Amino acid sequence: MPELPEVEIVKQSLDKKIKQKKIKRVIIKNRNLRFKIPLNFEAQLKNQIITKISRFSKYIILHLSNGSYCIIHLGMSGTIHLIKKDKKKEFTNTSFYSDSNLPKKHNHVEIIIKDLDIIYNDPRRFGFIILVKNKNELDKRFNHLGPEPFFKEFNLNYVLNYLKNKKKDIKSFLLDQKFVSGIGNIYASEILFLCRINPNKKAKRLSLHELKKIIHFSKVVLKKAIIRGGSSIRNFKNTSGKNGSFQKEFNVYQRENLKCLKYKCLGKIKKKVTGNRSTFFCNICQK
DNA sequence: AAGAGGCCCTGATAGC
DNA sequence: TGCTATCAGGGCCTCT
Repeated sequence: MPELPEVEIVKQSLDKKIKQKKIKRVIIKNRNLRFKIPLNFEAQLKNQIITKISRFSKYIILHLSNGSYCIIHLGMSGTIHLIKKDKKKEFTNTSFYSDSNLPKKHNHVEIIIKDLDIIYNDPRRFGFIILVKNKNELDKRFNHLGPEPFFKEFNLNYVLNYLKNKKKDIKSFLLDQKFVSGIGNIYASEILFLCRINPNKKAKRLSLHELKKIIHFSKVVLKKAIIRGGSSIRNFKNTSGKNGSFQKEFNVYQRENLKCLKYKCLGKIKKKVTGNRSTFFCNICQK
């Protein structure tokens, strides 16, 4: 599910609700995620204080009082739910995929703090929760990832050098976390639409002006999505203010055969599938 | 090294 | 209604 903006919203919500709280108990209901949760996981979390919650790319990081870190990735279908123990009432902004009720199936991990249960749910199990001992190991875990669009390192010089001589199309690179981290399949299409660049265009053939636009609109789209509370593209049933609203502002994603929204453009949005992933674009105004 | 493709999984929806 | 096929917001791994 989540790309950088959705993960950021979850992180902000956790920051408000669980910072400086002590972990009383951890219950694992299903150890099978992308990486199997080790048997000593519960003991290593118990009695730790969550001193800080941060995010890098699509990863949420819980900083623990003994200097270790708990890294959470939501994969395609992971959600985090905060349940008030007595009333079993769920807080907002922690769920994009599911409705406001705690799912009955696939609750893998429960982290119990004083007045809350933090529940990790992941039907498809593409996500994971891992512990790393220290900052060094944390950095190592993220070593292969490129800068976020917001970082200074994501500049013209970097982009130009990275993409010169590359044979793949630009959309593949926006999805390539080694090049830039945090962008996923929705925002890649949306960014390229605003750039007026055809997703099939070879990366090395982009002009300096086009590279500048990619840098610019990557920031613009992700920032706006964060302000809108992310995108909630499934389970619209519970719209009690808990879902993000950026999906209402999609220009191309899931708009196949609909009219291009660029002023005076007569194009229709096309969908192209490569490697099992859909790309949406206007084949008239995106050159 | 870079690129293409497969695979990990369940659930919602579309089509018959 | 009940089957089957397709698709889904990600990333890791292998092969060429």
